[in-house]
Amino acid sequence: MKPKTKVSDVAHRARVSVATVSRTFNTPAAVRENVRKRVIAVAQSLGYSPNPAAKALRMQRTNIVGAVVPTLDYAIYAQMLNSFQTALSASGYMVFVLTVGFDNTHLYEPVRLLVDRGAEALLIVGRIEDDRARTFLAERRIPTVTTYSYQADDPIPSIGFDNYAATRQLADYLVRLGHRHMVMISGPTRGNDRQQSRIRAFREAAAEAGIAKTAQVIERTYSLREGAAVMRSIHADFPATTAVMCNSDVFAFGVLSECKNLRLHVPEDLTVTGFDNQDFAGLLDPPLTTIAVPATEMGARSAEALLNAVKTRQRIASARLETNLIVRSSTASPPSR
Amino acid sequence: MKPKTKVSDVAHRARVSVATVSRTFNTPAAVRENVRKRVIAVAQSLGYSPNPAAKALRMQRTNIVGAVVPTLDYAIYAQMLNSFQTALSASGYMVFVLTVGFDNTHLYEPVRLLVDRGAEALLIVGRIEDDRARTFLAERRIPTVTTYSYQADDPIPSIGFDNYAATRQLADYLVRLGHRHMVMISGPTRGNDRQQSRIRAFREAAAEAGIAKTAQVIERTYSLREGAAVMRSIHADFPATTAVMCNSDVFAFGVLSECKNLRLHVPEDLTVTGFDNQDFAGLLDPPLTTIAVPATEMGARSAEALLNAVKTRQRIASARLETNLIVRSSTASPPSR
DNA sequence: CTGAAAGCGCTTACAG
DNA sequence: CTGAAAGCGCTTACAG
Repeated sequence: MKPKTKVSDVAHRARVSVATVSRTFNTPAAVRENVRKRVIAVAQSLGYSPNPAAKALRMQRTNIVGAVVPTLDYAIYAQMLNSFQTALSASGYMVFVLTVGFDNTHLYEPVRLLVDRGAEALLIVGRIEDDRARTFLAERRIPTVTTYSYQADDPIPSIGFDNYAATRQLADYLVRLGHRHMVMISGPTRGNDRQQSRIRAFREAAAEAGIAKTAQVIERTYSLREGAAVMRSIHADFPATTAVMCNSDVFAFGVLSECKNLRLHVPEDLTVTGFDNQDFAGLLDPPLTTIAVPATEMGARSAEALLNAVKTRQRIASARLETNLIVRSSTASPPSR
Repeated sequence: MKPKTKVSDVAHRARVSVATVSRTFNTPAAVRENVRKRVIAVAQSLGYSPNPAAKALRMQRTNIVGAVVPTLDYAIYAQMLNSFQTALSASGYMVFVLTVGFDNTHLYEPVRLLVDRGAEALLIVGRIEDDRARTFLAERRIPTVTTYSYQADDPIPSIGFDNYAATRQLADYLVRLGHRHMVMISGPTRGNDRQQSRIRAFREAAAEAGIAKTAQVIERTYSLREGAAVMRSIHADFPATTAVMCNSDVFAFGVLSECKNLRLHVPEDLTVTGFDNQDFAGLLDPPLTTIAVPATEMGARSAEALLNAVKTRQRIASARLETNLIVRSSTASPPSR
C-alpha cells in the first residue's frame, strides 16, 4: 500500500521546508518562481494533496455543506439536489446529503449531525418547524437557507416559491371554470409547511367561492399507487366531484390511470390537476394541467447564496421565485350535473 | 456567537483532564462511574461534540464514504443512492455525492477528489473504464464497489445485475414471439458498460435468430422527449419495425406517448418494452413490459459491503443480483406483415 | 482509574 | 523569500 504523501514528504524531496511547500499552494506569489516550480513538480510526481482533516483543523474551515432533503426518491428533490451539488462542487465544496422524510418538526438531530460532522452551511427543504434546530443554528451562526417555500417573515432566509399563491391561482382558476365539488389530494402535512399552505389556499379559495362544504382534502403519502387508490375512494365517496387537485404530479398520474379503469373521461367527466410539472406531465393522457416549479433554479440559487454567506458572513437575502400555471387539456369546465 | 465547545471546556467544567473526557466517550468502561456521569452531564449541558477534523486527523478515519453517480436526475440512481445513504447514516457514516454523467472513462478526477476530501470508501455506478482511477484505488487500497453491473472477472468487486443476461432474456423472448424487425433505443454508450452489454445482448440475440440485418440500435440521452422523438424517426425510417426495446422506462414512456400521436396501437401495431420497472411502468397505457432492477437492494448491499470492508479490511465479495422480466400488455406477437 | 504529554498533518505569524 | 515553531482539537500509550 502506497501511503498518502504529506507535506513533509514533498518538502524533503524538494529540499525546502514544509512552510514553503504550503506556501507554494496557498500563497504562490510568496515563493520564488524556481522553488515554486520545483515544489509543484515534486508534489505532482508524488500525487500530493493536503490531508483534509489537518487542513480543516488548522483553517477552521471544512468546505463542506449539508443538505437536508425529505427523500431522494422523488424526482423534484433529486433534481434540486442535483443542481445544488453541481454548483457547490464547481466551487470546491463537498456536500453531505441527509434524508429525513417530510416532517420538519424533528430537525434538531439531523441538523446537529450535519454540523457536528463539519457542515459549514446548510440547505433545508421546507420551513424549519423545530425551535431547538433554529436556536442551534442561530447560536452557532450556521449559514442556512430553506428552500421550496418562500417565507417572507422567517428569520431564516428562504429561496423558494409561494406555495399558497401558486395553489390559490390554480384553485381560483378551477372555481372560475365553474367547479363546485373539488377534492385536493395532499402529501404528508405534519411538519410540512408547503402542504399546509396549499391546503389553506384551497380552503380559502373554496370558502370565498361559497363552496367550502363540498371541498375535501385527502392526505396521502406520495406514490402512484396512492393516487390511484385515492381516486377509487373519491369515486365511491364523493361521486359529485368534478375536479381533483393533486399536490403532486405523481398523484395525478395515478389518478388519471385509475380514471381509465373507472371509465371516467378526463376532462369531460373530471378535471385533474397536478403540481411540479415533472417532465411526464405533458405526456400523460390527457396532458396534465399543473404548476411548474423552479427545482433546478432553487438548487443553484441556494448553492450560490450559501457559498456567498460562507465567504462574506453576510446575511442571505430571501428570494421569491416564480411558478407557472400550465394549463393543458386535463382541465375544462365541469359537465352540468 | 456561541463558540463550539471542545474537550478542554468540558474537562475544565467537570474538573478532570481532557484525557478523561475523551475516555468517557471512547472507552467508558475505563472511567469511574461517578466521574463518567459528571462528564456526560457537563458535556450534555455544553452541547459538546468532538471536532470531526481533529478526530479524523488523530484517528486517521473520517467516517465518510463517497458515491459517484451519473446523475440524481434519474429515478433509478436517486433511489439507489437513497437506500445507500440511509444505510450508511444508520452506521454513523456520512456520504459525499458526486455526479459525473454516464461516461466512466474519466473517473480519475472525481475519484481523486472524493478520496482527497476524505472518503474512506467509494461506491461507483458502473464499471470503471479509467486505468488511472483503478491504479489509484488499488495503490491507496480504497475499498470500492461498483454497482449496477455485475462483473464476474473484474478485480474491483461489483454488486449489481447482469445487464447482458437481462437484456438477452427479453430479446430472446421477443424473437420467440416472432419479431423480425427490432429496434433498441440505448442510453449513452461511451464509457458505459451497462449499455454496451445490453447492445451486445441485443445484437447477439438478433444474430442467432438470423435477423441481425434488421436489428437497429439508436443511441440517445435519457429523456421522455428523446423517446418520443426517436419513435418518430423509427416510424419514418424503419416502418417495418414491430418491436422497440427501450433501455429505459423513460424512453418507453416517450415512445408510447408518441405512438398515440402516430395512431400506432401498442401492442397490435408495435411492441414496446422498457427497462428498470419504474413505478409508472405498470400504469402506462398499455402497461409496459419491462425488466425490474434491484435499485434499492443494490444501494443497501453496497453500503453493507463497504461498511464491512472499512472495518475488517477484507476483500469485498461481488454479488450478482436478480432482475425480473415483467411481461405486461405492451408486448404481443407482431402482426403479420 | 487518572493525568501529562506526544503527535496526527497542516498553515501562518514571527524572525531572519 | 525562507525556515523553525506554534497550535488547530482530538486520542492514546505511558507512567503513576
